[in-house]
Amino acid sequence: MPEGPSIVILKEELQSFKGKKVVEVSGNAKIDLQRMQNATILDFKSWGKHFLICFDGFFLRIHLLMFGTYHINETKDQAPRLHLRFEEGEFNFYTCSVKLMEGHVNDYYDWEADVMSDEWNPQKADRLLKLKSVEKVCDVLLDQQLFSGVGNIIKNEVLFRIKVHPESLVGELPAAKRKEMIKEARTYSFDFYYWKKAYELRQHWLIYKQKECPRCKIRTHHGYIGKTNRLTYFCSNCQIEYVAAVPTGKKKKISTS
DNA sequence: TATAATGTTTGAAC
DNA sequence: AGTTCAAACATTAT
Repeated sequence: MPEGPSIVILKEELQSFKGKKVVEVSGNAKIDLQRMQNATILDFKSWGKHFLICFDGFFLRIHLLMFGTYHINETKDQAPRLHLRFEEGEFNFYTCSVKLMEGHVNDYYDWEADVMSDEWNPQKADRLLKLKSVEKVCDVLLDQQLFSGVGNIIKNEVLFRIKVHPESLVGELPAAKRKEMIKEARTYSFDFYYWKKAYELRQHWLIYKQKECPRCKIRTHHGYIGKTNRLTYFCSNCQIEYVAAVPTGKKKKISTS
């Protein structure tokens, strides 16, 4: 059940298998499992919520979706979607999407879009955000092309931190606020990462699943918001809604260009 | 026990 | 033909 930071943790947990040869492969994934037999793992990579196992000339793309799990040097009482065994140790993935991709990861992924990546490019994100002026902030934060790795929890917490109402329109945000959202998407993702590793993620939730606002103590609101229709918590007192000014009834002069 | 949840893809329907 | 949206997938905690 991962957002981007959880996949980075997964990558770290598997580091000891880097350079190791697969001696046994099985699972109910609908791919050609034999491609992995005797193949050596060159590297593990991640792009947002995608976990990538790199071999020579191809790679596996694993997405844990909502309920995916994995076990390292352990098994679960359930048939694995993908089981890889090595001379020493094994790892198993369950309830996930597994795809075998031909070629190299660099030919598929734009690392600059991954909020957890060293190559994350906030200027590029800003440039792309400006093209989404009529979208709501709660939707663009979940756009994996823009903020790869950001999931629903991060979305909720980022918007609370920057005091922006989830239904705000991107085009109505002051430029400084827009940049703050981009900056916080990464900053909060790293906080999420450290807290998750310490098994204390939940206790740091300020708005997500909270009954009252930790700042002003009023009751929070929540609902399924935006075109993404995901559960969103917010404080209507602390989070400003940036929306187009309501028409006054007077006709506005339309500029002719 | 029924429900909802850290997500994405697919294909029907418009 | 392009878009929109419900359904599908699948597991576990509350």
